[in-house]
Amino acid sequence: MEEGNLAGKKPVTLKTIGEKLNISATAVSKALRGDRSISEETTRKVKKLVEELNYRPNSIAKSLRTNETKTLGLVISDSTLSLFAPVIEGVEKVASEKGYSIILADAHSNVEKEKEAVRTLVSHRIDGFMLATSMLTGEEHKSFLDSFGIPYLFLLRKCEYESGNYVINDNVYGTCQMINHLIKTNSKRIHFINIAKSITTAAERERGYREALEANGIAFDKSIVYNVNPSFDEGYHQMSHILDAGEPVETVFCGCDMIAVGAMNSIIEKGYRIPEDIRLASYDDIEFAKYLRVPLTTVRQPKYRIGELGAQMLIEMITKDKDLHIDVVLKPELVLREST
Amino acid sequence: MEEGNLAGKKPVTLKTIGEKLNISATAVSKALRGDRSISEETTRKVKKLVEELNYRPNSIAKSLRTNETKTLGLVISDSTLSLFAPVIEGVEKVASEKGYSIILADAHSNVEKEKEAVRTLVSHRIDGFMLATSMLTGEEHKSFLDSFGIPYLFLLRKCEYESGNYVINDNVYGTCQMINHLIKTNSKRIHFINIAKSITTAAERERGYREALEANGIAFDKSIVYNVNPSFDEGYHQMSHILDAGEPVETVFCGCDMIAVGAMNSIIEKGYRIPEDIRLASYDDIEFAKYLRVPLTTVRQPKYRIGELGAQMLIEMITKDKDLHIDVVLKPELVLREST
DNA sequence: ATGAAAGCGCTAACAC
DNA sequence: GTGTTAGCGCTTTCAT
Repeated sequence: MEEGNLAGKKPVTLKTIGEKLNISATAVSKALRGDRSISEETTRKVKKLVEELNYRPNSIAKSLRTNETKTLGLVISDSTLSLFAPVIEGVEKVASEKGYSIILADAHSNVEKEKEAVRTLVSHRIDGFMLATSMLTGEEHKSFLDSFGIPYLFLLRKCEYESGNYVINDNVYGTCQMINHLIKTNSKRIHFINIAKSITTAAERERGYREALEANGIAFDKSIVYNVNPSFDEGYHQMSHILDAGEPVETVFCGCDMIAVGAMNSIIEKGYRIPEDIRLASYDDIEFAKYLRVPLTTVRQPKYRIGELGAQMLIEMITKDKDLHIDVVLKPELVLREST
Repeated sequence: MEEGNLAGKKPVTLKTIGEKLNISATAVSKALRGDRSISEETTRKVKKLVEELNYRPNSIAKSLRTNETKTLGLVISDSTLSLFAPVIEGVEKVASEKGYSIILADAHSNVEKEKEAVRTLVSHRIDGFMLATSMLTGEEHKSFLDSFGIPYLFLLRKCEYESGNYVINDNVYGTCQMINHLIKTNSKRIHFINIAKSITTAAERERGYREALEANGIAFDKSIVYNVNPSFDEGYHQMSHILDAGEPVETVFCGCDMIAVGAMNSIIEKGYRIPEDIRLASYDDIEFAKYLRVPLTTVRQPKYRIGELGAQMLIEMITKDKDLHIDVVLKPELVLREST
């Protein structure tokens, strides 16, 4: 038996240890936590027995007593796990370093399921939670989220009210930089297949797009801006519609990489070359953007960093100041590849 | 206030509810769990108040009492999240349907960290756990894993001892099918860039490779079989070495998609065409295999299904029979794309 | 049909 | 230095 309590045997508790040593469970508890009021002698004996019996503290009991579980909830929306994966890694890294575990819940891109996910997390008495690309960013959900009296923050997507906490990248800046770059490199007319308007990010990216056009004296043309769900299929179909309409297409900027992958396939299928005939760029820089048929020019969201900072800020809120206002906006970076 | 206990206010418990209704906490508890010994009248009143006060049961307290937490541990190895993502989704789906939550732990591709991850999960008193592409598949770790007296199983990767539980795909069959297909379509000499030997999967895939060669009367040539870590970089470098050596390369089969992506880039960089000059195939079918520079022919592991079945089997072990022996081997499927 | 009491394993407050 | 008591919120007996 290497460690732990063997199946079937009754678990080792503080009391078990105390009985064997003829001291109280309290003393054992104190000894284990290094309380100086316990003699060195006793502490030594306790630690030895703990080792021998492979005692593992019952964190459930501890949590009930101390009212903290050392767990963080992470709600994700399943649409694009390729976007979440690095965020999860970043969260997990910081959390585990600070002694927290992650309980994962999937919202399945559905408001009701997301609320249910939060309720489930709360019933597990997580110390705080994070919402990645949440659908609950609107003011109307604020009271729901606040009602639990637990710190929380948004990752990747901003909430719509002033007082909310979030860790995001600067979508206006990133888009503006990219559009600016495209214009400087000879794109005059840029089709924009943006993500759906229901997502707060969409408005920010549109703003960046408009600002860049304006700065370069190009008129905004509503008729070449589209909004679709962030999926391969919708990107593919929207691009096909545009191409089928027969109007000249010079440059396409997509609101996220998954849309761009769909658009890319449509463009290639119809016999156009990228970037010779049509230049293509987008946003996110998911892992495989560089491995696509044509490596994709895109704006890199610091996903891993967002995860790290999110966990760090949340733990800050939990341990230091519940009312901390988190408003972290990271600068994204242009990644120029062959698609432009 | 929409629901939950407001920040600052003291939490609503069974006792709170009981006091308002002038009944005992016990009665409230029973009413909530639909115990027939409580009158309809009372049950109705309890439910109404629960709604009003937004009572949420404290699952920590419940767990302490009942000795079950309704949580499942999932240990992943961070090497290729693109491989895990669908597995996690499958696990989460089944788990949440059955009322379980997932605690995630990352082993960071490191044996000691993986053991530490398991210990952390156990200290949270998870009801069972899963190890995805674990490094603890060897006999020497069995007693460690068994010592906690908690059901567990392996996902994606098999343990090396008879009595262990796992949900995997048939690597011998999958590889054999693919190699067989390649041979039938005119490949006679197939370079094999397999994953590292330390991974149990490697041996299975090599066996499939050898069986297919043998069945087709082709001699096994040790000199064109390589073992590298499953990463882009190692695939890229191994392929470059082979190409630089100047020997003729006709067909390359990689032990996993990430290696193939690296190999693909090397092949293209050196000016060869896929599949005209070199045919390329591999194993896994990660999400972006179909979006690569050259869409990849590969063996599809049923990743989502493995997650679903894993969670289902584990819950079975937890609720029905601790000693259930799980030995699920799913048949993979060939996916033929442009790289061959 | 309802309640009182005990206890899950732990920690905190306060004795001695 | 160490022990006693109490209680976190819940469920489970066993009375009534």
